[in-house]
Amino acid sequence: MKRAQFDLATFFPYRLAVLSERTSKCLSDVYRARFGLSMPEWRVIVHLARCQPVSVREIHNCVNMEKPKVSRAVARLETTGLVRKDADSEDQRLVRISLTQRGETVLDELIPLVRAFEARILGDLEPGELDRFLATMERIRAALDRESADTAASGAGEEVA
Amino acid sequence: MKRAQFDLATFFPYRLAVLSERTSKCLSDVYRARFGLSMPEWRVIVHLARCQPVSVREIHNCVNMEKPKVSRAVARLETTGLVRKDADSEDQRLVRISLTQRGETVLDELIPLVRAFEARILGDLEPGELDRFLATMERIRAALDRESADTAASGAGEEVA
DNA sequence: ACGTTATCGTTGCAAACGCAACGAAGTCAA
DNA sequence: TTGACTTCGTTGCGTTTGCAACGATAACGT
Repeated sequence: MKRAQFDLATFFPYRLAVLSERTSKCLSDVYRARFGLSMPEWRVIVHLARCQPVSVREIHNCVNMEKPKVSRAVARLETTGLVRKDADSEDQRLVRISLTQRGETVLDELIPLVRAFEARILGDLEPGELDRFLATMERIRAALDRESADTAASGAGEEVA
Repeated sequence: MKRAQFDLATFFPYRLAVLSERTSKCLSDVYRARFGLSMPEWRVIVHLARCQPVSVREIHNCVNMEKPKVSRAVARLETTGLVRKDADSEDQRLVRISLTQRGETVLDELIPLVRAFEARILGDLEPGELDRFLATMERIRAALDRESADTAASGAGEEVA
């Protein structure tokens, strides 16, 4: 019997990964070229644009990054002076992370650049095309949720015993 | 003036990256659980399902991975006995990478699992929805090509001098 | 033929990563 | 109060990554 054939180029997860990596790479050129930010740093600092002050844990939950990744990104941002870390007076375990003046200035300059990048990437789409794309993304995400639930359930059998 | 606001959760490159990482993670569970393959190893071995024998350079061009990554993945696959490396008799620089018998057996078992995974992920989509999604992906890819061309052109000014 | 240049695959190295474990701080029950 | 348990952010550690450089081979120009 002939060996199974497979075309990676038409394999959906691969195509998605390639497009995503390429998009992230181009985006990182925007915030790395002018501000020397890494991707984790970018995600942390941009989250601070939305809510502030915030703990490591909250960032971890909001920007899809592991806790140590967030912690180290914050540490770097602190040494570069874009972010400040204060102790929470009510719970000494928490760290209140907030933007410095310089951090706010950087964000004010960076955000329009990033918005412009997004606009360039999506500018050619027809009306409604982006919404349909996002809706499909959502459907795929739901399927992945079921997938994860299934593998978790099948693996949980041993733990019940 | 108020600080610029920004919502990472609705930022397209971020959403794309999150979905892609999640998809790749679930997929890797498939080939890692049963065969202990890493993502680079998976890409190499599945490319061999399509054309064989092949050089490191060709894999590098086809599966969107840097050359050293391919080289190391092939080295690991060789030690685990899924892949064989032979010298090219016509060009001593090239390496002819091909599947061993065991490699073919693994692929024959793995490919149906991976196809089933893809089907589960995309199974809920309506007729035509996937095609529209892929078409939009292609448009975004084209926009990224222009983006890269622009930055390359603007950076090339110094090199001409 | 011979020096130059290009291409092949590999390796070195510093940085980043994932994951587990840690100390510190808070919570809760007895 | 004390002791068990949880949650917080950080750190250690082995692995992986990206990038540049390397030796080896081939191709080219003169």
